[in-house]
Amino acid sequence: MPNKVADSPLNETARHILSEARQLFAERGFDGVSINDVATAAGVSKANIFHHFGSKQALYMEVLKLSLNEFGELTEHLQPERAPLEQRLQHFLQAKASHLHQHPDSVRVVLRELLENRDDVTRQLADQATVVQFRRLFHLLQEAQQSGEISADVDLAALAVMMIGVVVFQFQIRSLLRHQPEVEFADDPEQYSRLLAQILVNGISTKEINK
Amino acid sequence: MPNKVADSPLNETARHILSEARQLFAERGFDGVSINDVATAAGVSKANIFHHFGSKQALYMEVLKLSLNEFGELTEHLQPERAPLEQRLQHFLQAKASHLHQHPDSVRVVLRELLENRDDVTRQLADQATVVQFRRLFHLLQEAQQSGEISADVDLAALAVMMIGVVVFQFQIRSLLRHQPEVEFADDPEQYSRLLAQILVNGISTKEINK
DNA sequence: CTACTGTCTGACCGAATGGTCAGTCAGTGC
DNA sequence: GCACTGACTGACCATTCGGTCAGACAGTAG
Repeated sequence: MPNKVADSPLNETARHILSEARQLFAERGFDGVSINDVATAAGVSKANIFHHFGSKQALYMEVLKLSLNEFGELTEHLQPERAPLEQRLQHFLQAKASHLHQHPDSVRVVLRELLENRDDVTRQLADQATVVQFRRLFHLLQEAQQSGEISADVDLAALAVMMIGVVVFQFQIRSLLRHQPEVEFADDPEQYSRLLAQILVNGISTKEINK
Repeated sequence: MPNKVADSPLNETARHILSEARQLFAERGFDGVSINDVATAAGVSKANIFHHFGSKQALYMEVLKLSLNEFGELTEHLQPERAPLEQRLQHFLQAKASHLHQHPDSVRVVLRELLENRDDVTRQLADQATVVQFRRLFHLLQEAQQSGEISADVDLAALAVMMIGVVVFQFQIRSLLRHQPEVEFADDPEQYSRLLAQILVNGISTKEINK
């Protein structure tokens, strides 16, 4: 009896099942996908899925773990050492945005989980991963504020939520934005993050600035 | 045979069913809710739901329409006439945020729909409502830019996505933010929107500003 | 050869699903 | 009185659900 409890390194077949399952769960959510769907997509028998994963819940948990790992993957390399603040922010935003676009299935699984307000384990996992990312950014901003680059009266928590939120939201509605004539950055994370960084650093008002 | 096709004004019982259904769909999504669940919650027989709505899909469509109306409800009263830019932005953000918090079920139904990438009618409805809101804000910002209040080199589409995104995102993760010591605005739309408006208008850098 | 292992399948199970249907009941117009 | 209507229900239907199980098959260790 294989890895129904322990998390031994996954079989090739199991990894294939997991991959197909993630795509389906990302598209339709837990309740929208039946084991039969997964079995058909993966080209294996239904019973084989239970053989490898034990239950639908367990399979979903594996999908969620996989997605969380990918979602939280090192967006670490944030600072090209000593670049100007605007450039560093842009770099962070762009890395974040590109990363989301490169792993859409994982992101959608996590976002779905965040939308539920259950109190169970899966939800807590999703929470935790999000919080870790938030904190990382927060401390980064704290350094910039202490070194005087960011104005002392800026609320860093609001700024952090703003930065992450704006990138995630753009990802969520990207298919919508594609059809908006005003929007030129729908599928261009680089341009989008440049615009954001510019607004964040300089503000939008016409007040004159001593460069 | 009643309103299976036409949308005649809903019966009191039908409205009650609809209300219970919306709550359930908001919590668990379309596939997570059975007609039996709705029937039990509403205290009517399952067959009665089919009598009033024809099918589960049709019931869901009614829920979605209701939610979209509430979601798109006039956040119109945006400008206290001739207030400073920062104050007007804050007013908009706060109205938006409060509105989301006041209709969490509707918002969740719409957000869920936005997460799907189907191509069917329901999705198009959700799209449309979102687009309308986006455009409204966009034109507002355009006026401010033409009148010289907003700097000419600011990309208004990015700014609009930013403003809406940051409010929606904060709503999505509000239960998370509650447990963050750095965050003081988790359930205080007023404070949150004030912080956002401040950042948006003035920027975050320490560059001196001629007031 | 035998014995045992993990992988995999088709047939099957009880429960729940969306949906139907015949029919009860209260009200309304004639 | 009677005919008709819409609201409503319990019993029922076919299908699908998550999950089980006995066994087939390949590999491999003794």
